[in-house]
Amino acid sequence: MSTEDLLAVVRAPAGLGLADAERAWAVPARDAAAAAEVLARLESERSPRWVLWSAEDLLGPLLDAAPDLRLARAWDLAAVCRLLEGGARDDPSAVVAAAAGLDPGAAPAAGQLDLGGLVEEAGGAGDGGAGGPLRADGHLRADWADGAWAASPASAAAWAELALATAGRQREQLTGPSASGRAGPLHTAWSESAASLLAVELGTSGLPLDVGVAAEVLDRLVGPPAGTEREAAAQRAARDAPVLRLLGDATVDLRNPAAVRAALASRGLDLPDTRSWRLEQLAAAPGAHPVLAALVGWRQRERFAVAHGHRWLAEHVAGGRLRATWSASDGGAGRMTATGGVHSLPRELRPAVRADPGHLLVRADLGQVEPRVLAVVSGDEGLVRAAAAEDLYSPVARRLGVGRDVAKVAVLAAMYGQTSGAAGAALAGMEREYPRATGLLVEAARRGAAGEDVRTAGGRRVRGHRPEDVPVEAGTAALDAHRQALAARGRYTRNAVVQGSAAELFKAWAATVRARLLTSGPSPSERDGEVVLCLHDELLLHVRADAAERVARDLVADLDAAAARWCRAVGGPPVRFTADVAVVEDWSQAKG
DNA sequence: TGCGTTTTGTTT
DNA sequence: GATTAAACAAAACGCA
Repeated sequence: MSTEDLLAVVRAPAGLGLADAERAWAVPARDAAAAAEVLARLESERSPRWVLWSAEDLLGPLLDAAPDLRLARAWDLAAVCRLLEGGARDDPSAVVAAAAGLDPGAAPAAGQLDLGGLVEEAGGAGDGGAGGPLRADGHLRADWADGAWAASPASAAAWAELALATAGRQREQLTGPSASGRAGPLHTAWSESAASLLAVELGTSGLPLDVGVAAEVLDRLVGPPAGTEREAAAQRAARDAPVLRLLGDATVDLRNPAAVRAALASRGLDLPDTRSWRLEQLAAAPGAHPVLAALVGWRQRERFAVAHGHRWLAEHVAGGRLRATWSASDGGAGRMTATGGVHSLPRELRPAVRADPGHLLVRADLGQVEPRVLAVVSGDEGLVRAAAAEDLYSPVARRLGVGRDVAKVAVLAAMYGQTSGAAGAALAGMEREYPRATGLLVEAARRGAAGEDVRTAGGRRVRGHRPEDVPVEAGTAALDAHRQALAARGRYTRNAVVQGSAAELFKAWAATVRARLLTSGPSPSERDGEVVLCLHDELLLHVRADAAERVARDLVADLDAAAARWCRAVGGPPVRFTADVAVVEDWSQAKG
């Protein structure tokens, strides 16, 4: 492993290119173009691993002005803090506290008046205008967290130096005794940081979306766009009319679930709720009231119009790009998430996700990631062998002596904590034939139910929540609720170790793909293409048409490399990972 | 009036 | 009877 050349960078309102700093840089905040120039020069001269307080905060505004800037490698202090702590806070105060082994809860929150720090001022690191960045107790000074570090070039330098020192401390935690000699957590820090860079880039460049195609789809499914509020109301009324006629009551508010439920009840249909699957079930029965089917259809159209209608299109799509805000690691398991409806784009709209002229999309789906990841983290020999097959569920079905469908349900039920129905029966076979895999899941669930933390393969901490004590005199209802809450926490942690580890493998792959694309050319137009969507187990790339076949081949090679590295780093056996890759013009087209 | 909760539905 | 996880997002209701 080569020694890393760490360079820290911050954006200061005044001054740039700190004369006294070899490794700590401040770039001008006002002049984004100049800042991007400095970064691009350092990137090409020294190809450092950039230490950033947060890629989102630093790079987001910078890319708005200089969208072509690409940093190859980073150490994102916020991302690594989330990884190590599993908490929600990742601001500099919390990052510094966690890296120093202090209680992040005691760290000053942004905007908080910090009298204690002002009184007992400390020497600390650096020598900014008003003392160093740290208080005597090791916490970050509140005024520095609020931006006082930007007062002078010297204090900006101290702020960047603190970033370097903090990265060093995080690194020690990642490689320390708790890592037990494994490189997993360090690798995760790198790939999570790369994912942070990617998240900012995805937000800036957006997903190619053909507005004409989208508008056609919307016209067909929900009608033309409404120019005025009156028109919108008229369209709503027109959509409602047939259902209300069948209902025989024009006063029912179809958008109010309680009103719908009451209306159905008065016609002899007493339902616990009005969810679509329930309505569909009833509508399919012989002699069913025709309003049920009508209501289901109405719901689909209404849902589409509200969530992904013309308003959505106008709000989120501009210049042929659907833009969203991306998070590199969200929720307990650390998946990538996006706003703007990007991750729940209805199938009907996928034809609109279309490559620009002269370009193609390359889509790649991981096959059965979660059971394969379970094979790695558990080291279960039987599951590792099953993963050697293109279709993992076939060998599992043979071993359990059941059909493939049942085997699939059993594997998923084990990972998600399902105990009832057909899955419950198949589960016994899983425990018998794959004891290490199920054992790991049961232990994760036990820890969750006991309020203990669990960790993903790459070392992400998933916090348990301490169960609240139930009063001894509590009734059966309260006890039941308590038991249910414990079971839910168990399912949560059981799922998090698999889903979270899968997210890490996915990001390692995405980071590898991104790195290769960056080396394919010196400027965006000369490169093969770029990643435009990450969807849990699917990558979508927008590439030059002449490079598409090569990129598609490379995606598979990158998966092999990333997966082999990841298996080794987390201390698991080598497990086969597969991907379906296809070169397509739009996202709706079939996989390879 | 505003904010938090409930209901619903889409994706993986 | 009972249905497994995670996200984002909108509208309506309920409470203060």
